Amino acid sequence: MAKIKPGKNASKRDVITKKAATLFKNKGFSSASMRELAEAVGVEAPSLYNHIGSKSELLQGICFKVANTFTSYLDTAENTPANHANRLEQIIRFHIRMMLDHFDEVYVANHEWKHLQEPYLSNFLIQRRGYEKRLISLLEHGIAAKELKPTNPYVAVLTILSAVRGLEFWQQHKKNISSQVLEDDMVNHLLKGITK
Amino acid sequence: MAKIKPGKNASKRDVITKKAATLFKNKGFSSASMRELAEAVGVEAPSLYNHIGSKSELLQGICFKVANTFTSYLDTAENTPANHANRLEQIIRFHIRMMLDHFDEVYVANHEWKHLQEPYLSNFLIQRRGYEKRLISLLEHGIAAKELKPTNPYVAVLTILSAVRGLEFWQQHKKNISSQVLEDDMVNHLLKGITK
DNA sequence: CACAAAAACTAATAAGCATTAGGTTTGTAA
DNA sequence: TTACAAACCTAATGCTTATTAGTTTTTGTG
Repeated sequence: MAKIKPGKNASKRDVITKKAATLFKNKGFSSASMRELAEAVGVEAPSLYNHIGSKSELLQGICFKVANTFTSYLDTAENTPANHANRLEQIIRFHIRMMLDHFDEVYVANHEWKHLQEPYLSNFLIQRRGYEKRLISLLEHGIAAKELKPTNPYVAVLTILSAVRGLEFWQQHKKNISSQVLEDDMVNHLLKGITK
Repeated sequence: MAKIKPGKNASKRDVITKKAATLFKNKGFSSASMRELAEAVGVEAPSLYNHIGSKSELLQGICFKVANTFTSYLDTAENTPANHANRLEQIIRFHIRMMLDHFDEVYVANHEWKHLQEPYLSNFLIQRRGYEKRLISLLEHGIAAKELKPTNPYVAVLTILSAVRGLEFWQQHKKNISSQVLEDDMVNHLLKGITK
């Protein structure tokens, strides 16, 4: 009784991780208890340990899966035949879609990485910093090629990444705006501004 | 021995609240313990309760002080003689300076409000929602007056507020960019875009 | 149908938490 | 110098936590 039911392609571990992402997003990693997670999964808390190693391990799994997904996309985008501005636009659109399609996991990676233990914490920060540097480099090339206005590329990357991250607030108002309008308006805003 | 030393104009309660903001920012509200806070203040944990009511009360104080500061500025900005686009720019600049000058408190209000207890949680969210609506209204007027491009005002407000919030990541790189360049570049980006 | 492995359960452990109780020191002002 | 209040301390309370140990149930397979 009270069995964990894995989907066709999802191991029980994956089911637990997904529920954990939702729980960590809603209550924060520290406030979320293994008892609550177990209840969401439909099992007693100690049973979880047949499938996972620890609470920390769950957070690690979520954070690095997200980080690796972004890094992988950047790998391919960098080898795409397009000018720098177009590549940047594609990357922004990828970020937006990740926020919309994998909200819980991305939210956790954005907000709860702080609770990673060493050496995962350091690795995560190094990976994120590397990602930012590659984006900054892309902007620098775009500016040098006169595709983009001369601006501080660090500030621009910060502005773009932060704006996209803010889609977490959009989740509540989904119904009023189609995600296509949202994506297009935000990309336009970040690339072309809003003043006439 | 081990006395809390209030500054000239800061009550002991204020000193504790300031240290709490820093601690809550660094570790998160739930992970931060009263023992740690006491150590930061230079006192044993139970002694804190001579000056404050509870851990929750500290969070409430921080969150609502920040919220009220933003609301107050918006009150005055709305009565300023300027066109809508200029008012918007002033508000963005105020947000940026708040992030830079009162980082810990603003960070906590942005990230840890989730741990407010009722009815504070609801009040906080209502106040924030009201603030957003007033900003959206400002954008709508700017668009109607043809000062701003026709765009979804909700998306634009979301983009702006989120971008500014992202200055939390800038704190680590202060040294490389002057805060004036940062403010100007970000305002330009958000108003005029970066593509040529 | 039986046997083995996987996965569930209950009970227990040990640590950490915010907060309270009660007693002691300290600073101030008569 | 005495008295009082403010602010400190130590010790204790009661609750919650992640995790482990040990046992029983369920599941899949020959």
